[in-house]
Amino acid sequence: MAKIDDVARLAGVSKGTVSNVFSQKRPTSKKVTEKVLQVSKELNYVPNHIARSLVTKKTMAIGLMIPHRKFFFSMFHNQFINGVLLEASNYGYRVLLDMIPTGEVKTPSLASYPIDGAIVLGPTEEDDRINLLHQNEIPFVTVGRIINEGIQDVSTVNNDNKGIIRYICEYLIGLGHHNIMFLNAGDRMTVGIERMEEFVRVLEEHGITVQPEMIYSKPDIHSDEYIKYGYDETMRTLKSHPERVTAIIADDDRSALSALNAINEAGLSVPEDISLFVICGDLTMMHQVRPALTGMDLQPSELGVQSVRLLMHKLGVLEGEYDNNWTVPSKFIERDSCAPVNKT
Amino acid sequence: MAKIDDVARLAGVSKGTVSNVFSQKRPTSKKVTEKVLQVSKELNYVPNHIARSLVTKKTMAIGLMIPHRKFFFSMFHNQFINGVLLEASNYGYRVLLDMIPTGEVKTPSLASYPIDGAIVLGPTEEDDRINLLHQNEIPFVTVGRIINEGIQDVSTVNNDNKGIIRYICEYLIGLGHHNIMFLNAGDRMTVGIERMEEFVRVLEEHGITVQPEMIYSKPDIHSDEYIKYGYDETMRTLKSHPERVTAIIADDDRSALSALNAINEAGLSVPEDISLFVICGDLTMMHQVRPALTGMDLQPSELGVQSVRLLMHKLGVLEGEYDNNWTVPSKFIERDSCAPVNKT
DNA sequence: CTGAAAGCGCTTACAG
DNA sequence: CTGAAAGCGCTTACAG
Repeated sequence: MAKIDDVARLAGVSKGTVSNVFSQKRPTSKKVTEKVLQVSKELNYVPNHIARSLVTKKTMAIGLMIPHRKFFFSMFHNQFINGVLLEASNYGYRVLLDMIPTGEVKTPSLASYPIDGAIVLGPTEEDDRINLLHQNEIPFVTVGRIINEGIQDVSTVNNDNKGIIRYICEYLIGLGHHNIMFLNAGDRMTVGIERMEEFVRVLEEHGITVQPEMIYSKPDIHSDEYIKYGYDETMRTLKSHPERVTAIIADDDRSALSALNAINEAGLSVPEDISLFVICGDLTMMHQVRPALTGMDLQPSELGVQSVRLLMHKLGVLEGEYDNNWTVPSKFIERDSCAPVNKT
Repeated sequence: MAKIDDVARLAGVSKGTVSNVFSQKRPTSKKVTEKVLQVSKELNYVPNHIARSLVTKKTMAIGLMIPHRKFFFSMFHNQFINGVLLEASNYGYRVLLDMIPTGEVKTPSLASYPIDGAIVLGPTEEDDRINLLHQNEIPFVTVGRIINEGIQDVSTVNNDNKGIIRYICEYLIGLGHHNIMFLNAGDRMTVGIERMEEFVRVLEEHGITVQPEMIYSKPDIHSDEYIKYGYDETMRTLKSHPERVTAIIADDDRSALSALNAINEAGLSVPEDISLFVICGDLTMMHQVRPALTGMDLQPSELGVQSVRLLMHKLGVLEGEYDNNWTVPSKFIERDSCAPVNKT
């Protein structure tokens, strides 16, 4: 590959000038610009990104750190990634995808992380990824609130977890449901914790007795139970508390489908016998399943977009005031899976 | 951040020695090694990845280029990415995710691509991404065969598209189906082309008249029809050729679900009236839908793994003989959506 | 608007 | 096993 010296020589200018033609950081005369561009084209020259990074101290890449289970991530991640990618490209940033199993951080080849900033999805308490970033002085944004004593100035993009669960509960209570089973997110995630608190609070506000045996939290992402989450729990609850469940809130489309199958296999129907509400499901799937599922659109792609935008602020790419905490609104989508409680 | 000079000075050794302690490319005495490591820890030093890249000419990153539609990619991509990520990390490689809309290649900030190699998913004829890579002399592997006159030595990982469609057709024919509707992949993708050829061939081999009006190809990924693919086509065919369809082959879970809904809305049932076969669906979804869908597991994650492995061979990371073309086997999964043709 | 020179933080022959 | 020095391919004050 041609390098800057080759172009400079052939164009009869200095390296600095060639550099300026490409970076546009200092003006170059039209004549020189054209000459340089022409020679560059002939030589098939493009500035070496690495060499540039070394001096500018910018890699023009951000890291996207997603906790994952071997061979699996969901539509939420899917759309989130899409949002990140799309928005990052608007600022000329590339995205380095890292799906580090939580708590298993390794720095490949023992070298620094070649990114300018990072987005951390689904932070947990005592998250090694965050400690690593903090230690390496890499600015980052978390998606989902974090609790970490040692780190201040944490920037976070989030859904309004409490508002969402309150909305759902009041919607179901409004339909007459008092016996609500809750397939929550994991209890180590802040999202799970926040939802749970609010779930209990709303029920109590409405004078409804909270039934702990009808509240579940998603198994750890590394466990085998993770994928099947929803089926066994629903089956068990339907058997042990036959008339005690009239509505189920499921964490995602997967658990919602699992619950739906359990309900059907138990000889019951949605929404006639049991209302089913999915918090975060793939839109297409929610729409295509029968009955089409009523649920919340958490707008994961928007979460991705906003997290990039916040990070760009922290990197100084985006100027102006900004808030370190950004809440992405959710959309309630009413379909066919929830109905007034069956009073027979 | 501390740099190599700081460590060298404090440890009382030369930069070269510090370098060797970390790179392990030349032996260092135990005593020196320990001293360097200790000082490094104190100073929180890690080698600068960029500076290293500049001289080694290796970025230790590969690019993953996925054609995409705004805010959307499928479980196939999902699993494929997972496979790539997992396998790449085995060799200490990071993954730069690029979801360039096909035919819209842009080099961010007009600089070279900081990757050692690339994996190109779903190449089309006249694919700009491939031309760009070729021009930049970046080794790459395609997933799905390509036709490009100007480029030799193309490495490809692929499913056995023809074998798959043959298997499916003969399975359905074996169940007595002669009127098979085919919701194929896009006709600009080699996968779609290969399948189509074989579909026609197999039917003809069995003396079955091919009905062109029952063969569809997935709309372009950029069109609005892309997402709804399957519903309208099925509806239309069911209406215009009432008794002419007894089986449907769908390209993916999305189109399969669309077809399923159309079938149900037309007052027909799967598999009693129509058998439904999905070529490439998310395993969980195929399993959870009712009826559970019979289909093929294309093992996208394995495609990812093998494409990385092939790329590592091309990069010289993996030694030994290798074949420039690798076929990933598919798995037939029989569930409840296909049945012998209903002879009423 | 342009050039000459120093420097980004490493690795790598070369010499010992 | 270790060191001194050159060099990777750019950008950036500095000077004009």
